[in-house]
Amino acid sequence: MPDLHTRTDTGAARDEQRYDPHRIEEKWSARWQQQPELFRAEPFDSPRPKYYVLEMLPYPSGALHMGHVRNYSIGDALARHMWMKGYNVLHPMGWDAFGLPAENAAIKAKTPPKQWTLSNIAHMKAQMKRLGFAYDWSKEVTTCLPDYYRWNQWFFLKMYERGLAYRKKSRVNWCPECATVLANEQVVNGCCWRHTETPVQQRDLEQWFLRITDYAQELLDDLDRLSGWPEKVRTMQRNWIGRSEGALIDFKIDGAAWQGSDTISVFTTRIDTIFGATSIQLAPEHPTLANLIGNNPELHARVDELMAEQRRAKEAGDVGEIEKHGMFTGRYAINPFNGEKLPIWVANYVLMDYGTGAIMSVPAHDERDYEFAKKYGLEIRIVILPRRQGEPPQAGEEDTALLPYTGTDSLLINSGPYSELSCEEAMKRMAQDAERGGFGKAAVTYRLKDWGISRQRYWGAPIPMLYCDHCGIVPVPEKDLPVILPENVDITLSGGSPLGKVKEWVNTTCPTCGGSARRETDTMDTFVDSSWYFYRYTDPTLETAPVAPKTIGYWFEIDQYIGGVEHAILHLIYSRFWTKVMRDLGLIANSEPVARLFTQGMVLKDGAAMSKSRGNVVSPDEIVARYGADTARVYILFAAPPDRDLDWSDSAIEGVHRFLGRVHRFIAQNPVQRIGTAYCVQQLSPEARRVLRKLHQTIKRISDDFAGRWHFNTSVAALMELLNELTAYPEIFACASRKAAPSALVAEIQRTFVLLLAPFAPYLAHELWEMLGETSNLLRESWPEYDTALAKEEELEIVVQINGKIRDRLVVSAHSSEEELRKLALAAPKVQATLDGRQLLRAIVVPGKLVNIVVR
RNA sequence: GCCCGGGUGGCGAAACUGGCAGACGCACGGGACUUAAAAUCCCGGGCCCCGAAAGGGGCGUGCGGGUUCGAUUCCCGCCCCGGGCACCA
Repeated sequence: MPDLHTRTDTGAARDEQRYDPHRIEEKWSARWQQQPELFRAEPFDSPRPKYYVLEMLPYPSGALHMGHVRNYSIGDALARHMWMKGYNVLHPMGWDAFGLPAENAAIKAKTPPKQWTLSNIAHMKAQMKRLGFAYDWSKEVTTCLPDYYRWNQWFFLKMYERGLAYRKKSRVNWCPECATVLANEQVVNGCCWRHTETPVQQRDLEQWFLRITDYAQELLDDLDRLSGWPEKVRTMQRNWIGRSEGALIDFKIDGAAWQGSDTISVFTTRIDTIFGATSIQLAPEHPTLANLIGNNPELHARVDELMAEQRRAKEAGDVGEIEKHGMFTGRYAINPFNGEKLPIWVANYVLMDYGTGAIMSVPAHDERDYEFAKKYGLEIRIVILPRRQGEPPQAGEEDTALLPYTGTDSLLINSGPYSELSCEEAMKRMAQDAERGGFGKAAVTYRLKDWGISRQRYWGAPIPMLYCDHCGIVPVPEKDLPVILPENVDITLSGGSPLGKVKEWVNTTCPTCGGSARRETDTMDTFVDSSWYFYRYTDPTLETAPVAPKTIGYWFEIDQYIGGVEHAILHLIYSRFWTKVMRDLGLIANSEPVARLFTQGMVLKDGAAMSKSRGNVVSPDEIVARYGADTARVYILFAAPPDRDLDWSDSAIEGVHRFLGRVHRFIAQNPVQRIGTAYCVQQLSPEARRVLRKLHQTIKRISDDFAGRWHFNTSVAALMELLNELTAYPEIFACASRKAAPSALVAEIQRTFVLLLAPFAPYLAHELWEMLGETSNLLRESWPEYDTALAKEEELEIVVQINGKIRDRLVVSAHSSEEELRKLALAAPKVQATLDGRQLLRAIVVPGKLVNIVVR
């Protein structure tokens, strides 16, 4: 039984070795606050190669959630790793601080949006610091401050000058809950993206638009070059841009006797089927309709009905499902290819906002037209020879069971001079002939629409435009920027733009004529803010321009961007557009903002996204309070590969905490100072060699994870395995009996372990680094290199199979030749027993793995 | 309907180019230390069958086929879950 004295000693030693994350993390957190330069990027003349790693900036909604923690833990691990790899790393953070959520929350909390937002930022910034993310806070960007949004306004003026920003009356998506307009991108299944239960309505308003469609083709083409982007995201953007090739064809209206257009232009991707057109279908909103039906109240009422059906479907989000209805207008149009008179109809399945809002209806060769023609008894005329898959076209009795036949792998019939041409050939010739004849041409349309950026809301960047009674629309002169968003504004939801009520702000003088003018009272969509913030990070306080050319030229493109896949379309396509505009303004040289994109999986709770309304939000604060930041960070990386969705459960977090505790103890109980004497690998004991081998294998695994798939869950697992191996040989590391290995080896192992741990658990790594007697900045230490020779196993266990079934295992030298392995395997007693009386066909040897003996 | 992911023990997952399925961890069971507990450490483990045990046999990566000496991995056909697009002419 130990005496009291001894027991006290042991207890004290144990206390010292106990892992106390709060003491460690507070200590290092305080140091990092005092030395912010530790995480600061060096200027563009740094001798180190640059690396720009960026995580998507958050909304300052109030507090961080686990999705943020995941995003930033991935980015921070990478940033720290790249620092250690010798790069000059830019790793900034900022705040997407304008926007509806902030404003709505401010209304509820009865605090001005600015105050509410800034206090949220302060809180979330403190959370980030507590979590130990290595951000260069000297680069911080806050989009709701005039220093930043003045450049939004500046960009807007430049775009206006170039005709890229324009104003037009348009039917817009209106969310009654937000009391504002939504971009097409913000409408999800016919509902507001923020109020997923609230159907979006349609209204006509004067809006500002950015001409993103001017860049549609380039946005599409450049996707092919973004090889560092997930294919999924590129496909989503391709679909969103929605390019389709076809032709525009003008149909003359028979007996048109009114002013203006006497033709109906249709867009088709199947001009080769035009001899099969048996009607023209117009969208209920088509502008020519008024002329066609005159003032016949009955027809007007019917059109209104069709329009209403379509709108209701749009609002309900099931545009694809509504029953097709239509109405004959009583008028006809002339098919320019054969002079035939086609009845003009109105149909609820034709959309005004795609193509020209009019189609030629070819029932035999289009699903929708077929359905419609069947319903209304319109003629169905076959002009493409229907064929079954894999069979040649059968001329003669056309098989109507194959209708509608929409394939393009056949021949034309009943098509005048084009009969017997292939579809492909016919499309080419017909488009040419249409152009020659002056009634059409080949054309391309896009699904992508211009970007409506006007918002009837308060908390956003004011659009820098004026309305003068005398001069009309007048841009605010550049020297008058920024147009400051006034404070103390009533932002209740009583409709219209809140800024319109601030008379002293709205009323101003016209810079052109000096007369009275009114300011634009709409503000910009917040996606404008996030479309270029990553450029501003490089020089956030610059007062003379949005960006500094040299600095931008050095840092761009962004080497690695990390964020949620939910931004695959909106944010990332706007950012790409903005980049191209900035390039055309001569501000930057790059055409794309992001070289490599990583889309992390979502953090779910019970299979659903975490959200305040669901009440299933897990706060990182509780985890940090209980286990410390390192545990929280390592756990979220360990729980699943970063690209996969993660259903949050903290059941396994104890294990990670235990692991960090064991790491702490492993070093704390016997930190070995680095000393001069080297060791000779050949003279090491087999145990010591084994430990060294595992060390090098671990370096390789973790380095490979960083260079490849970022499966940091396996990196953490590798560290756990290494620790298990190290603690399996206490005689190597114990103070008293360290004859099993030289101190230099122990010192090397301990240091390397800390370096490998540093990207994942920075607090603990720094503490242990200091404990090892090191005073250098851990982040500037070199990432460990592995030695292939040292990592190689000396002995291997190989499997002996008979007909693919495992029958034995052999431990052999790693240098064994194929022939040796074959002999050893055949000689194994178990193999001999099984082989008895059977015919040996062959033996397949896979060096280092197995021998498979094939018998009959 | 079309286009992407994914489906492996009680759970999170691993196996990266066809070669020992289940590394690592959680939870669980047993043990050590302790007056006791906590903490810590050690051992066990896919499922089923035979056996007191040592050991042995069979089945197993959503389902059904195929290729191969050998398939979680490749091919064909399905099922289920998640995401994106969808009268786009």
